[in-house]
Amino acid sequence: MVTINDVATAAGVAPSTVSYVISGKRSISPKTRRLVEESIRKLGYHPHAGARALASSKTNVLALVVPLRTDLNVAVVMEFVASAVTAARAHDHDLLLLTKDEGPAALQRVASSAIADALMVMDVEAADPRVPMLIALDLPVVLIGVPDHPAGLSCVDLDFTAAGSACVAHLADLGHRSIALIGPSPAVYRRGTSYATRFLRGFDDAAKSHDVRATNRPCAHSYEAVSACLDELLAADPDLTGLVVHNEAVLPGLLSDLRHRGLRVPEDISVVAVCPDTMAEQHPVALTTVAIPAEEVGAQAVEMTMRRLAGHTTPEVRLLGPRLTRRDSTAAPRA
Amino acid sequence: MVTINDVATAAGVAPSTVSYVISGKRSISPKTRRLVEESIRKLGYHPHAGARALASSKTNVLALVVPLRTDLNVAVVMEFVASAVTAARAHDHDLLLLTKDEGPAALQRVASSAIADALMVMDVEAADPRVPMLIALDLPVVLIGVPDHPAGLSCVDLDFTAAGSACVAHLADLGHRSIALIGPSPAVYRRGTSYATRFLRGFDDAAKSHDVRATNRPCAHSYEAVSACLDELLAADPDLTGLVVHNEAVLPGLLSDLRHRGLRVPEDISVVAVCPDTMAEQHPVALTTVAIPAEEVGAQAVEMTMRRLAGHTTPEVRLLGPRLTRRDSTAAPRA
DNA sequence: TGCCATCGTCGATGCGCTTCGACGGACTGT
DNA sequence: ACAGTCCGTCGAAGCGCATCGACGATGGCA
Repeated sequence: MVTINDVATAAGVAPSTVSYVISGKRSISPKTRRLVEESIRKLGYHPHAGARALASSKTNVLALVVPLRTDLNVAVVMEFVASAVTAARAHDHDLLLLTKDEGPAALQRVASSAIADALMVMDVEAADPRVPMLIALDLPVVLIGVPDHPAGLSCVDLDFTAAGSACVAHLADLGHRSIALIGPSPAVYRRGTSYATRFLRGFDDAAKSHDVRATNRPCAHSYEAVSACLDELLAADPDLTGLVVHNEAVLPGLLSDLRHRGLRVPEDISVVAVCPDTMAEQHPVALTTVAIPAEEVGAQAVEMTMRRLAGHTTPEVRLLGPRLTRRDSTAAPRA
Repeated sequence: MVTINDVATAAGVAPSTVSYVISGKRSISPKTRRLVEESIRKLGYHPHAGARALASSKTNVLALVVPLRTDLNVAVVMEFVASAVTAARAHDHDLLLLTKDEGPAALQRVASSAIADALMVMDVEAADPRVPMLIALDLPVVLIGVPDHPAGLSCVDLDFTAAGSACVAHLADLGHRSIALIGPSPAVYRRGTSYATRFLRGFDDAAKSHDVRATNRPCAHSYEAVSACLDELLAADPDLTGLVVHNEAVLPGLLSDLRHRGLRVPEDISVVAVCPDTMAEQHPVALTTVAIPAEEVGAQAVEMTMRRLAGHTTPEVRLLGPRLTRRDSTAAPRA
């Protein structure tokens, strides 16, 4: 292993000088800098992470807690993770992956063994048991999602309320008078994941203000569940002309089932989906969507984390405005 | 921060004794052990990861390199990652996430700054530029996938050759005489990802030995590409009755397109898919599949890594036997 | 010319832990 | 009763780095 001493010897300077060249915390003469940098390169020197962490109390590691349920929004989670790693690396940090399954204890562990400098937590529930612990932790924490009482924690998320409204507004503007929301699986509501509730609120509010008949129904992602869901919705209101789908997993089944019923999209029924943009084009009919900006949320989360690490102590809540992209799955209802 | 000294003081012993209680590397009297463990619990002590790494040259961190292309097998990657984190935690290790994008240099960095104790690398290509570097690294390395020259590296993967054969054998046994393989997108072949080639070899060999007419065609995952692909295959052989799909992303589009053409599954055409089992039931017709055992591969990869860390130095190549599950998408062709 | 400030560099110290050698006491066999 | 063992514990050293105070050299100004 090559240490800072080796570099110092090779460059003919003191180890501390090498350290200062690397950190830039004191001024260094151009000549010395050149000498040191050359030795570093020649020897392939990389500071020992543990030693650095011990001496400086900084690990240059961000911990990310992800849900690893595979039932749902896998693509979204993956996209988020990808963007977070990339953003973290751009700030010279690495990403440590934790799972929600380990619960609050894992957070405690990471914090008190100084494994990471900050925590990012996905899939936050309304009354998440991890929140009180996170608040007590005195590490920078950024939540993806907004709990009921974020008290001093930073949060970032899509503005799901606005997203719900945007979907309704789009359909209403096209002239639809009766629409339905196909929501996440009942399990999501049961867990109290806040985005589901927030989306629903936006949906309901907008339906009211646009004077549109609206119902909603959670839906599991099996083909049978989708089919049953459609049965119910169509039975309840045969004049239904618009569907808002806040559950990317059911999309393939839903579209295929609609066609099976002889309902054409968008001629007979319009569909607005809430899903990552990349998913919009993978269907026979390109879907009008409100994008889930996983990538941007990931980047923002890292950016907020870095701000905290840089000393910006005031927590912030950032809600990203929804972006609706019109494609081929929505049209005016037939008269 | 609570240190080992605090614990030692609280328990009335020397710090080294506390260390030995924790590591179990020397025998400790029951009384002392009880005393120390109580103090640890009471104080909520967790060893400082950096200090530990510095002193022991072990980080208890495994680095995992994932591809973050979102175009493809996202679910598989995610499932793998999930299983790897879980397995790693079960061995008291954490998981650090790296991306393939960072290239070989990142591996070098991780190794020489002692950030992790071992490397697991996904999405290995036949002539992967990272392989020579990994060999030189003298860290334990486990590859997911098998390159042309693994020379001393451990590998684990599904036996794709056998998987290709299994698909053909299943269709041949049902009586199909003309089948086609819809493969991964051309980009995958271009990259030289070895599983694609291996699957194809198994497919071809089995077709020959079962005396079945067989063609194959890579296919991008857009709906248009799928449609064009089917056009070609059906034009080339109108008697085609069996499809092997080694590209989970095209499944929704493919099934929907088949129905659109009036081809019923399995009455008119049988479909065998290579994909995670969880995906098999999400379609209108439950799919006969050869499972991609991402979860098991993840667990095995971690297990192999731990063996290496425990001193087992001989590299091994583990190819997991394919498991074909018959569901509703395959049947005998009509006479 | 002499004094003080500034710049660039150095040496020493300590971060929290693991590990090695040492040491006292209890026990064994004779 | 004594040497030889083994067990349980301790103290010290050192892992590789960041950081602080100190110090010589240089340059500006009076």
